[in-house]
Amino acid sequence: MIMSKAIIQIDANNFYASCEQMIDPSIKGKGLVILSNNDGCIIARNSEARKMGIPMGKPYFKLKNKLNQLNINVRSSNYELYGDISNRLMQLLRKNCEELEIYSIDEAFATIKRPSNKYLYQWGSELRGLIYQNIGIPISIGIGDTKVQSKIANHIAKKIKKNSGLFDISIIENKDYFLSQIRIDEVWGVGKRMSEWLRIRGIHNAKDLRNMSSMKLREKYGIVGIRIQRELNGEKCIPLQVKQPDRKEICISRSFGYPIDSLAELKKAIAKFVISGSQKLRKYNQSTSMITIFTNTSHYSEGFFKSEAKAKLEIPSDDTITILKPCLELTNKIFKPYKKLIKAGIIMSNLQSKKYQQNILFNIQDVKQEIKRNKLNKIIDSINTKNGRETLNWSSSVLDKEWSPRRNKISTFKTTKIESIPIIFAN
DNA sequence: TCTGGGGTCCTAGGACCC
DNA sequence: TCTGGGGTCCTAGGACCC
Repeated sequence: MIMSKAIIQIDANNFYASCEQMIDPSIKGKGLVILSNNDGCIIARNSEARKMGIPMGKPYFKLKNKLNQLNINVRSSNYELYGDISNRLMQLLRKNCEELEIYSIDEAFATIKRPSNKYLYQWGSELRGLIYQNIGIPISIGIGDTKVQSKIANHIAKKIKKNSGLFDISIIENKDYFLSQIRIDEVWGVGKRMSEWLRIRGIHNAKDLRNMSSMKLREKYGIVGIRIQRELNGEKCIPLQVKQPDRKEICISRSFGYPIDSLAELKKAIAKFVISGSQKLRKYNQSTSMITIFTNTSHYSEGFFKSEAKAKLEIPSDDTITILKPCLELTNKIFKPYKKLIKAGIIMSNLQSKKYQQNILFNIQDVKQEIKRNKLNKIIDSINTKNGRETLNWSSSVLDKEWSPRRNKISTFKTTKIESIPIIFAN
């Protein structure tokens, strides 16, 4: 039976690579890889680089020579650019679907009613054309009765060329052939550990998983496993999240360009994280009452060291200075001399919406100070939004150049910075 | 020299209460 | 000899996602 409402899964192909190629057409058709923060690992590549055998997730320094030999272009990740393109993409999708769930920077789920002949191929190929024409990014579309099915359909859309980036698994009467083509670890929700466990029991592909004993699956993986199995079978268990739920925590962490071993430097880094974390809080209209800060040495060297410390805030806050104070005190706790720290971060949790928050302020002085700081934060945020992050900064957080994360191969911000918009001379 | 960052959900176990 | 039972809340850790 074909359901009248289809679940659609849309994702941008090789999103980061596509964005880079879109703003710099001179690298089109050539191999391209994108590096993680700090130019650490390869986190994205275009199809040309994939065909040349460049793996995902591997450290850059190990592949540098190979990339050079193969003449593959390299870019540091440019999240401002990707975020901006993503916003445009989602806006267009929203206009052309019924309900939309923005699932990640380059993925969305949506629903759409089937036309009377049940076929969504025309709608889908028009949408692909529209996105490419307006944004310059190729997308793939998978269609099914559930989220898990639509992810699988998308996979097939990408895998088989003649599908031209679009596949509807719902209208396939007997899905066995297609499900048996999907490796168990390619099923959405089945990760490394689970696929190992399943393989040992002879479950190798999506079809096997759909057909296996629910009892066994439930025993080991509980409701999580059962949901995946039922969704494979066309039963909706994972609902679309149309309204973006409030965030539950905010985590900001970075690896340093070079190891640090002084308390002063660690404090600067933590301060920087607190500043951007509290800015995020204000953007989402939330406040935090629990802060964790952490740091660690390299996993790859002798004597791995990590430490963390927590503080509760009496009154939930989104104010930079209020949050900064306990964090700087905590930094004394997590710091240990002579340890070469390569990473640090903060986690703000127990987030709550400011809408429902009761302000427990004890005296008129507190109220006055609160109002003052709110005003100050607002001004700083708006200046930084308009003129680029870190136009205005706190002196406690100015990073020494050498250990700021490396981004040596960053593309220019062609869509988000006025000064890097290309100049075109017309005759 | 060199190995990312930011999330969510679920479960088990401990603390605590009556 | 023998040490309740049920509920809730919190936390840590595992697993997964992009």
